[in-house]
Amino acid sequence: MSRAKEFDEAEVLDQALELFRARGFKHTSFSDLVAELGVSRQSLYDTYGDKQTLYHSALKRYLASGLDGIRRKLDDDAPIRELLSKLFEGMIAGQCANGSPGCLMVNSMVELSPHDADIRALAQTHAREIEGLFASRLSAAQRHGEIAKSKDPVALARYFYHTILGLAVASRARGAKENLRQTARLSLQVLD
Amino acid sequence: MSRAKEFDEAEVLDQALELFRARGFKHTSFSDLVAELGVSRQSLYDTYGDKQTLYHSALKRYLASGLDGIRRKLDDDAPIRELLSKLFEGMIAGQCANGSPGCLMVNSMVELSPHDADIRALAQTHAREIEGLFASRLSAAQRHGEIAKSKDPVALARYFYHTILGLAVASRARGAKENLRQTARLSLQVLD
DNA sequence: ACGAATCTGGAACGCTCGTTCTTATACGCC
DNA sequence: GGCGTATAAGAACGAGCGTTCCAGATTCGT
Repeated sequence: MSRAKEFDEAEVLDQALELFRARGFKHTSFSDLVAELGVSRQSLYDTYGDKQTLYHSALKRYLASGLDGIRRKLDDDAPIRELLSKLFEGMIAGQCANGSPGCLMVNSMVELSPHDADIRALAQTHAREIEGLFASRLSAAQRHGEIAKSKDPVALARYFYHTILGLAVASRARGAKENLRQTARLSLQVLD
Repeated sequence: MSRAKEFDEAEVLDQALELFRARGFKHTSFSDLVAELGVSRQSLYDTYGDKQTLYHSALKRYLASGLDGIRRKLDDDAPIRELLSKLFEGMIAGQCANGSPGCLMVNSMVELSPHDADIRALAQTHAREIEGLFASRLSAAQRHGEIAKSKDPVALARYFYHTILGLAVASRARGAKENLRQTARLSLQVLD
């Protein structure tokens, strides 16, 4: 063996993630990372590879933890409206916490998906996963009679995913929490 | 006087706009503009100023024409659901036309609003204008009995604006028109 | 104690960028 | 004809970027 790392790999990755989320890929220089993460240039390269690889790692981590959060929140027998309401509320509260950096996946879709096939693929997969979680939970709610049989759970799932995208953009550039909450509340009317 | 310009200022501005829309500000270099607009470096600087000014001009032009389009489409006595449905349909068809570059305002909000106060201001203003158009048309529809009196036209207007943001992001990174149409249809249920 | 792996800090490289400058040519009005 | 403004093509500049390399110090396991 040898000398141990003096920083927590995951923790520093999270800090990098926050920088990327707030400023974007192109607007975050490697020197910014070095200056603000408190880790030397060389150590960053040794640990995470180049800037693009670091970004991808951060994004994957972000997606995995976000998806886990959604899965956990949907894994509950409470009424579907209440569940989704809480989910949106949590997202709005969380995204607006640090000056509204928005969602890293949404930011990536807008800034990078035309130039980066990997990110396009991640976006596709992530969208399908979220829609899948929503769809199966919605169709369970449908079986329990909470939603009319005439509704299409897959379409509803996609609709909610699109709603989340809109809220993410609005929170980044505007950030009036109360308005976002109002929109989230209105969006739940598609279940009626 | 002197020699006349050999290119149409507005036309070239529109071409620059499309490049910015497709690739973003940072990912579109001045050399790209020179190469693809068919106008020399010097003429671009003489006519539009520096890159940032050019971008702002393009964005303002985009916003003005977009707002005009919305105003024209809302200025119609047809039922509100039909109007909005056509509006969404037009947006989806238009945005997905050229390989889904999305909406320049949305792209700007995500890429630039944290770094550029002018763009933040444009985004705020534009959002208020669109919401204003929606709100007044919705409240007219409410007076005509098309919408229940219990609804809040301002909240509905904001909701539709947020919906548009979501569709713009989705069209940029995914671009499945049919899914977007389905979501647009569902979003109209808030009026019921 | 040795070697392997890590740390820090900074210099260096090669590239691209936005912008300005240069040179030379084409057009329109007085 | 000449002045003013447009054109084209490209050189030049200064800055910032991502990345690599280097030198020296530190910490660990054997």
